[in-house]
Amino acid sequence: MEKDSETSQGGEAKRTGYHHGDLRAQLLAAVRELVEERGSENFSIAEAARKAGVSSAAPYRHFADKDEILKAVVLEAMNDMTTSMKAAVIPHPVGSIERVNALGKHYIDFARSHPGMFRLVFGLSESHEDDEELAGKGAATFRIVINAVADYLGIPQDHPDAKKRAYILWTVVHGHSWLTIDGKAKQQGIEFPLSDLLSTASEMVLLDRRPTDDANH
Amino acid sequence: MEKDSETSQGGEAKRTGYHHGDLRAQLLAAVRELVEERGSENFSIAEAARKAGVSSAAPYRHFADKDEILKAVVLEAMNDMTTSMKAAVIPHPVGSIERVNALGKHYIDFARSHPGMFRLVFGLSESHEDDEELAGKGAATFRIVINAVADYLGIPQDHPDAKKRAYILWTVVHGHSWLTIDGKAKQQGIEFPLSDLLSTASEMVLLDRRPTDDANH
DNA sequence: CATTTATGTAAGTGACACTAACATATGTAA
DNA sequence: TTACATATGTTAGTGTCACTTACATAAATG
Repeated sequence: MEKDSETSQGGEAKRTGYHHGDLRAQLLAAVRELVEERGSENFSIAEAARKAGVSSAAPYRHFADKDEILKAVVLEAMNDMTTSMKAAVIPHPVGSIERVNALGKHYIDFARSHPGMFRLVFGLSESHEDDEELAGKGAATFRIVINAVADYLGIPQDHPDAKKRAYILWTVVHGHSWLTIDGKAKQQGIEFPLSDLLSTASEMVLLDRRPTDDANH
Repeated sequence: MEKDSETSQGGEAKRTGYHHGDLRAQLLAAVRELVEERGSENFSIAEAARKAGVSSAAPYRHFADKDEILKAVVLEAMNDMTTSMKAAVIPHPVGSIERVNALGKHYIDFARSHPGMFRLVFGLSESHEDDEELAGKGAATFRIVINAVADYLGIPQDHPDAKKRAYILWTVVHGHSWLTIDGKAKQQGIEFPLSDLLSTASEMVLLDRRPTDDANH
């Protein structure tokens, strides 16, 4: 059954016969494109089906409902993000602050280059909070940050201080991502370069060696 | 024309005659409730109309489309937020770090107590970026933060360093708000008290007196 | 009191999420 | 091969929604 449409390099390969052969994957690709084009609230499954060249009922042979499709797309996006961040860390020496900064940069770069997906992953109200698979992906990614922070500080990776400082850096990077894609940062005349923001923030959070509350007890 | 339904204390006062008398306000109230109940993506104008006791066409006598309704609701929410933050600052002495922390606390409290509205204000893809009125409200609120930071640092309120540090604090508070309402913070076992997070972050950002990049040139 | 204007209704239109009944292809077992 | 189950597609619904058009009623204005 491997004919000619299973690579889906563009998300646009049409089918040949009655059966599609690669609908699930192409549907997800179509949804990703539409989410970027129109935003996660303004796209329809029907249009994604049209884009994949099938009827509007076909998607329901592969997914229970719209929400399940979105969840699958979110999972793909989180995988991309994790992959990108794992790669980001490699060129920088273990224990360096650049390692921490590279993680922040790739997080924000993802948000800026895929704002629609970022909103989908982090902005949905019924945000699949309780989904094990998504939670696991998130934990794996946060772990990378915690480890980079612990290595820089020269403390064990399971020290609560590492987690706390890593979380504060996460909030900075996450908050800046949102404020940037929402246009709020520019609206308020915030225009310093990303590298400056990142290094300033990481130095503030990591060079401050006064004990944190849960480190001293 | 002030009969009996203009107070709209619950957002539920029904009408008496053919004309409603207070539809615009009650519609906005109904939308706010629905947004909190079902999330900003899963409510309909039709249902808000039903809740206000009018036909599904009535809202369009007061608003051009759904988007204009949402914009009006967002404006209300931003006013509430600004009011709350202006009040938050009063009990604390000018120049104190508590003044800064109180602002952060009220921002996050708003997000936690009205997650639906928070998502609406900050999470929509076509987020009324270019709307003058909304931008103005946002600027007024950010100004409060900048001033509190400048006063604490003992520098002029228009010093770029005040704006930069205020922005970093904004990202922390904004990021934490999102990660909290999305359940990501709890998911990753982040559970330290809000006051601890706030004071830790503000001390890291404000006690660090090394020059920032745009302060020294 | 007559008329304009504001604000309501009912009855559409077209799109969408999703379902049910049916069609075609594919895999597996005889 | 033939038979049948299963996977995956189609068409034709249903109910809801955003929004429009034509009409109705009431309030404000002259």
